[in-house]
Amino acid sequence: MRYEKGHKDSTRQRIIEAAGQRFRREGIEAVGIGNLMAGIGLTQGGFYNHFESKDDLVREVVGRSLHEKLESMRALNAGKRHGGIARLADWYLSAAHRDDPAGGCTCSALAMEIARSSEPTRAAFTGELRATLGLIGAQLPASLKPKQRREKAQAIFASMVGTLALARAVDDPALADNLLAAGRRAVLALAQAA
Amino acid sequence: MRYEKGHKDSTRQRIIEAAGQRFRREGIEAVGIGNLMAGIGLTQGGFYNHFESKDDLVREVVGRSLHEKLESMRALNAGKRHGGIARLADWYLSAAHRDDPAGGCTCSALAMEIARSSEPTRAAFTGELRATLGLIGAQLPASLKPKQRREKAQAIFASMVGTLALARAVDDPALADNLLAAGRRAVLALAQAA
DNA sequence: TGTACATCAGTGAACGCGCGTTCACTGATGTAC
DNA sequence: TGTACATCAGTGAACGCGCGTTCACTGATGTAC
Repeated sequence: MRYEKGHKDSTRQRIIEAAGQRFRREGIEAVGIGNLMAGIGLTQGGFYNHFESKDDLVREVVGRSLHEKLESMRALNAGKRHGGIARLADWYLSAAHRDDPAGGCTCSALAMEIARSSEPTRAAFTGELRATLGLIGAQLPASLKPKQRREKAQAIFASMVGTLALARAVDDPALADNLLAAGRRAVLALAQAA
Repeated sequence: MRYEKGHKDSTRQRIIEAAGQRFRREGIEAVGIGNLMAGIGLTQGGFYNHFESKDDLVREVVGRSLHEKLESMRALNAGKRHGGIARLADWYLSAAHRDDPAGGCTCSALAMEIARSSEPTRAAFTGELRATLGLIGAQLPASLKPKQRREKAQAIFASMVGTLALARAVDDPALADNLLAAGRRAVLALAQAA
């Protein structure tokens, strides 16, 4: 072979990784295939050796990137017995996360664009969202009934996503900081409420 | 004059109204000038009699549409003395609102795209967001200190925006319904929490 | 009153450009005989 | 061992298309003299 073993697979990973970052920073529509490929030192024609279409890439990126974020969240609380929700909120609603959409959660950068995407993309999103809600629910008090747990997890994640979206859209840094602080407190209040 | 008085102004309004609906339904990037103008029976060249650029239109649409939604929210609670937050949450987090982005709140459809927009657009967004937060705060118990009121209003609106974004992105209607219900309860919990 | 001109919302062709996708080709390597 | 062929990741030109924007033009009306 012209290329070492695993070369094609690693190129595919590079495309997915670069696409994830650029989609989150610039929006899915704003990133073209030629430009994306050029960004990792390849030409546009080669793209179709790896993906059937741009839509195929989007589906893959949405699923993969959300899954990776899920693993980050799991790692954040690994081995810890208490304060899982606070740790998640502090990380998700940090100024660092707000200021780095490219390296952040795909949900808070692209949920509204995903809502307008193809069915397979929305299905991938839904699967990873369910897993994320499960992980958040697992950090809630064991005394809660499963249904309460699910409902709280949904409210907590929605609150974090909405807070980050508003904090990024606003052009006043002080207001953006306030939104993040209010969001962190709201998440704790939701976790503790009856 | 070839056209009756106020004709140009009404054309401008028609462009803004059509653009608002289509931006919310399809995304800002996905709507082209030629296509937008054709949709209201005009040709693309005429667009520049009304706006300097697409960016100029976007700024205008963001400011105007958010302001109109603010007036709707005000009307919803006009003359009512109690239950303002519940009324807002029931309206904002309804299945009808989820299923009609075109006729709904620009914030829940476009906040993530606005975060990537030009400074004037983000400034228009910020101004109307502040007004919306003020209106929500005014529905909270009079016993709260202004700072608490602001913080609660921020948490409540962020929660509603995030909930609607997730409910729209998800491809499972049952999960989408659950998200809305969880969001409504979360908003009430946030309004009542210490 | 009649004629010449100014106004201006809207038209439609054209500009350069980037889009997603296709496809014949390249060229280094591995395999068959 | 030497030669012919198959493999295949990546190249780069080309496809039709829609984008945002510009601009000379249209034509119905109002105004000036």
